[in-house]
Amino acid sequence: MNLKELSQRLELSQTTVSRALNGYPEVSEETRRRVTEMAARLGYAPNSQARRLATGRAMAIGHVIPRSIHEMMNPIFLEFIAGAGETYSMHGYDMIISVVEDALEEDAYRQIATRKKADGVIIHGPAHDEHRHKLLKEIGLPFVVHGRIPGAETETSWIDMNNRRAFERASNLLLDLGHTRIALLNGLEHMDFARRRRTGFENALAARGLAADPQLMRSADMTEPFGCDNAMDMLNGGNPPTAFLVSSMISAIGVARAVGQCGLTVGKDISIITHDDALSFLPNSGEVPIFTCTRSSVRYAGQKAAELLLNMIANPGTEPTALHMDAELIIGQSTGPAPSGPA
Amino acid sequence: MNLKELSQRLELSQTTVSRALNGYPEVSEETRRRVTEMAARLGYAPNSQARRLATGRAMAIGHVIPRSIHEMMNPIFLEFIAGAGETYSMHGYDMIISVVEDALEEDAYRQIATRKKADGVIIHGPAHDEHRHKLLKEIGLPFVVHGRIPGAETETSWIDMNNRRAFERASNLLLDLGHTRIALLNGLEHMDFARRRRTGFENALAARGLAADPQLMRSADMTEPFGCDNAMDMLNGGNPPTAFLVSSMISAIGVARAVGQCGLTVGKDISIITHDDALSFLPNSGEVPIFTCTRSSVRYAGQKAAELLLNMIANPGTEPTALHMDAELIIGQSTGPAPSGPA
DNA sequence: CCAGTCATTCAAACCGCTTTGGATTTCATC
DNA sequence: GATGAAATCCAAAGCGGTTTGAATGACTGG
Repeated sequence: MNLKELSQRLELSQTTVSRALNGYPEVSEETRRRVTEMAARLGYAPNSQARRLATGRAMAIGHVIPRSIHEMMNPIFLEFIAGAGETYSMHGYDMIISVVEDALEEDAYRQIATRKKADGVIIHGPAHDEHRHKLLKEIGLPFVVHGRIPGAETETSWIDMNNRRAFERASNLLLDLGHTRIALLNGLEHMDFARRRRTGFENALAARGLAADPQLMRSADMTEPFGCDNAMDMLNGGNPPTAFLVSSMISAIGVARAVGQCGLTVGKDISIITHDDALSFLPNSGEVPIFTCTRSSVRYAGQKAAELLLNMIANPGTEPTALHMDAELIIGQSTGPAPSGPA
Repeated sequence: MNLKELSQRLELSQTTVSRALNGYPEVSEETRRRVTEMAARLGYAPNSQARRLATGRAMAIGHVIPRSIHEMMNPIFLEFIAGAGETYSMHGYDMIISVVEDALEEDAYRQIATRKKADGVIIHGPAHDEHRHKLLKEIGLPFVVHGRIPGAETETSWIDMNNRRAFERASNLLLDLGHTRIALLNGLEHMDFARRRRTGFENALAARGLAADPQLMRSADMTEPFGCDNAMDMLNGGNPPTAFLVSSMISAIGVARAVGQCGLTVGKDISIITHDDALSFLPNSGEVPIFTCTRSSVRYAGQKAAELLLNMIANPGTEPTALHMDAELIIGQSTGPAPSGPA
C-alpha cells in the first residue's frame, strides 16, 4: 500500500492525501477524516526512505562507537542510549548506532554527513585532547557532547555532570569523617571526566593542606577486578588507606570484595564512596543505600542530550547550549568515621 | 555533491557513473578508474535514502526494545549489540535501535515493516510464552531469535547457548564436590533461558536422587543486590546451602559480597558457580578465574546472529537455521569440596 | 451581476539514486 | 564490405513520497 494506491482508492490526488495525513490546514476536515480513516483501514504508512529523500531530513541520530571496548561500550553508555532512545522515538527519530573499527571512526562521521544517514550525532566520552568536534564542525553535522570538551565549552553544546564538584564534595565528606589517607580509583585519565574528578579530589585535599599520595591514585578501565586488585594491593601495602573514592559502582563492588577478603568491614574499617550512575542493574537504593555515593542519572543525561540535539536540528543557527548538572551526595552504609589509632 | 553533478564533471551519464561505482562489468576499466578517482577527489558518496528508495532495501537491521528495564536493557544486551553491530557495519548495514513504550512494541514492529525501516529484526529475550515471532511471520519481516522460542524451534532461525546442559554440568560439578544443598539464583523464569537453566539444575539433582529445595531457588532480575540479599537470607536461614549456582556474574558478585559479610570464605566455606557471558567490563580471567563458571561469549552470539540474519535477507526462502552453542565449564577459585561436618 | 477572497483540490516537478531497454561504436568474421 | 557479437555508454522510467504553482468552486461585498 503506497500513497498512489491510497489516493486512487479515495479518488483524491496524492497531494491532498499527503497533506491530509501530515496535518496541513488547506484540507477540509471532512476529507481529512475520510483520508485518515481509509489510511488506517488499509494500514498505510509512508515509506520512510521516500519521505526522507523528499524532505531531505534523515530523521535519525547517529552514535558512532569505536569497536574497542575502552570506556565506551560499557553499561554507562548503554544506559545513556536508553535515555536518548526514549526521546528519539517520542519525536519520531530513529537511533542508528555504528560500531566501527577504531581507525574508521572519522570515516564513519564523514559517511553520516555525505550519505545523509543522520541529521546529527552525539559525541561520547570526550577525551582530554578531543578532536571529533572539529571534524563535525568542518563537515557541518550538528552534535551534542555527552561530557565536555576542554577549551571548547562555549562553542559546543554539551551536557555534563559537575564531576569536579561531585568529587570535591565526596572528598570533603571523607575528610570530615577524619580520613586522611584516601585512595582514588579513577577512570582512564585521558578522559575528560576522569581528569575533572581527580582535580576535585586533589582540590579538596589541598584545601586542608594535604597532598594526594601518588601511591593511592590508580586509573584504568572501570572494571570490577580493577577495583578489587588495586584495593587489595593498597590494603596490603605499607601505609594503607582508610577510605576509597571510586569512579564507578562496578569498581566499588570490587573494592568491597577486596575489603572483605582482607577481613575488614566496609563502613567501619574502610570507607568507600563511589560515583553512582544510577544503572538499572546495579541499584544502590533502599532506605540506606549500600554505598555512599555521588549520584547522577546517566539515563536522564541521555534524554536531555537527545532533546538538546533535536532542538538544535529544529532550530539551526541558535547559540550552543550547555547543561551542567550537579550530582546528589547520598549517604549510605559504606562510610564511617576514620578508625582512630593505627591497627 | 550528487550523482548528477559528478557525472556532469566527468561528461558521462549518471548511468555509467553509477555502474562504474557499483562495480558493474559493462564499464571499461579506463572509465571506472576515471570515475572512482573523481569521486574520491570530490568526496562523493551516494545519498543513502535515495539509494534505499531506488533499490527497495533499507540496508538496516532493527532492534526494538521495550522501555521497561527487565532483562533487556542490560549489559548482556549491550554486549550482544556490540557483536551484531560489528557484523552489520562490515556488511554496510545500519543498526537501528528503537526504545519504545512497552505497549507500543507490536506497533514498532509493524512500523518497521510498513515504513520499510529495516530489512529484518532480531528478537531479544524470548519468553516462555513468546508471540513476537507470529507477528513477524504475519507481516513478513525476516528475523533471528537470540535464544529460543519453545515450540517454534524448527520454524524459526535462532542462536542460543545450551542453557540446560550448561547448568546440568555446573550442577554435576558441585555434586561431584560433595555439595547437596545447592541454591539456584536464576533470572526471571518467564524467560525461556531461565527455564532451561532451571531444568538443567533440577535434572542433575534428580539424576542423583536429590530434589531441589524450593527454599533455595530464587528468580528475579539479575542485579547485584538480588544476589546479595537472597544469599544473605539463605545463609542466615535454618538449613543453609553450601553452594550457589547463579545465572549471572553480576548477581554472583552479590553472592560473594553476602558470603564475605557472613564471615565465610568463597571457595572454601561456600562454593559459587555462575554463568559468565564474557562481558567486557566484568572480566573473569587470569590464570585461575575468580569465579568458576559456565562461559559463553554473548558478543560472539551477536556476531553470529547478525550473520544469520544477513544471510536470510540475501537468500530469501532458505530453510531456517539454528546455531546451538555449548558453554565452556571453567574452574576458578570459587568452588571447592563441600565442608564436611555441620558447623 | 461581477470582481475579489477564501477554501479546496490537483497536476507536475522534484528529491538522488538504480535499472531497464536501447543506441552507438568497435572489431573480428565471412 | 556487409554482418553480428561484444563492449560501452546513455536517455528515461521508476522508487514513493513532498511541495510548488495553479486551477476550481463557493462565497462575499460593492
